[in-house]
Amino acid sequence: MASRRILSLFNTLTRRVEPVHPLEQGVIRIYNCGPTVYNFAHIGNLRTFLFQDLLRRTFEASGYDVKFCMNITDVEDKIIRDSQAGLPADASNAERLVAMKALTDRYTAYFLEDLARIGIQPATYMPRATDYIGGMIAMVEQLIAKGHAYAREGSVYYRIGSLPHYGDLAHLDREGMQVGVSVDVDEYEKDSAQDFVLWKAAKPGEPYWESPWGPGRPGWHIECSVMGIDVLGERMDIHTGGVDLIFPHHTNEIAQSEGCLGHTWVNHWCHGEFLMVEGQKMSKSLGNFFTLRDLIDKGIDPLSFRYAIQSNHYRKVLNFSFDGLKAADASLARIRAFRRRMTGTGEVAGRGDWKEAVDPMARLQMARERFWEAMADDLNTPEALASLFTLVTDLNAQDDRVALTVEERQAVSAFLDETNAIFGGWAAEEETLPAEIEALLAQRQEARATKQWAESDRLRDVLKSLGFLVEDRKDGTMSARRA
RNA sequence: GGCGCCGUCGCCAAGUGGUAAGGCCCGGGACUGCAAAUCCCGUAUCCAUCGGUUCGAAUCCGAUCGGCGCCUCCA
Repeated sequence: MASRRILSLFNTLTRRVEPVHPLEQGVIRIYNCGPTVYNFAHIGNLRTFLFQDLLRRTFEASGYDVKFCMNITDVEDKIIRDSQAGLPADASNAERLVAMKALTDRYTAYFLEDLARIGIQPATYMPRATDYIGGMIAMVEQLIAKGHAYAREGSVYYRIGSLPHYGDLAHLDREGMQVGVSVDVDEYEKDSAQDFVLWKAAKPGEPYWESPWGPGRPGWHIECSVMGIDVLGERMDIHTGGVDLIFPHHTNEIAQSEGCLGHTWVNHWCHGEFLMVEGQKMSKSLGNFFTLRDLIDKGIDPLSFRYAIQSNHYRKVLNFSFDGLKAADASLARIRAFRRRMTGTGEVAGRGDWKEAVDPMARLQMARERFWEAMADDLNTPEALASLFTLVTDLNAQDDRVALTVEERQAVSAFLDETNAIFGGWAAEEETLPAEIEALLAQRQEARATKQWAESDRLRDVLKSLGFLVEDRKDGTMSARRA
């Protein structure tokens, strides 16, 4: 990469699209709120992780060394609820912790499998909350020492009134806020209803860690503050998550980290929008709640799901639908077909003059510029893809009349690689076909040479039933590809 | 009650002051033994509605209607 592109992103804190100027030359530090591993990730979760992947890949493709941290939350109320269900009342704490870990290990593995299937690259760092209990206790102690927190009956709370800019991220107006009606039974000892818990005293039957305040477990937000600082340092460029995390999670992370550090912690806050399903909120009761596995069971290619998500802007509510998935599949097929065409040497394409002939290299350059301009402008993927499709149409038309040269094809292929590095949907295919398929193709070739059309069609159907689509070419050769 | 987002072709969607990108689907044609792929032609005089500002608005302002989110665990 000759020069690094400056990328601009919407910053939740300022509500404006702003250029990202890295803290360290050429390096981008990103912290992503990862999953709470007590169940399979649903497609809404996956949308957020795809957004983070898009962000990471775009920076990498723009010449940055990306330090990408995604945490695994492996201690949390629902995890405790689900993991302790089968244990006897007198189970030891060690047994309780083991049961919890068994559950989170299992779902962490499933989670990583899902990410791999939709082409999400592994994070540079993947810290787990339970490996940082000591650090969390230390941070809580510091917050107490600095007057931001107070202990009450085995728990510790953050006094939000101690931080003047508390709530800035969510643009909360303390005056107009309507404090939740439901009050947690064990929250009566807080100084203020809005103070949040940093360390939670263990109740009987709950797994716990020892602490200066007695047995307990970390609160819901402290892990990200501790791990973020430990892994990426006292300042980072970008912190991401779903929009639902703006409040309270990220708001409270800021309170903890900045209360502790005494300075700005994160420069750029980026949030991915939610997903609706067929026009409705996704919920189990509506029967429109899907995991990636559900989609795979319906015969959907995980990469089509990836494309369907990435072809929409990350900051807009996306209406997930099976029609949309079909469209995504068709769009990908068009790009892949074009890629296959550009991979060939062009013997079968047109030869001759064309009054509307374009300069493929100039056209390619236009597409590349438009593509990156769109990506650099708050990850405008719909616009970036439009530039790609325009190129596909233009060069298909050109190649039909005036065959592109080998050099031109290679340049186009390189651009497809460049864009695929972000979208992950049209990787170069290797052309090797199973011997059995090659044999059937040869037979069909023979049948066609002798104009045995019925036999030719039969062989085409056989190939189709084996999952290979046949395309005949002008020069008499044919090709097959996996459907 | 407070804060905020969205409404562009059948579906998805870009564009946010200069005269409607792109994808899917659909119709017609070319190529093909038939297909597939591809190409050509055609599909919004109009951007929820009503007003206003402007030489000019989908783009700015106001109102209305409709959908959604946050203020409580949640991607």
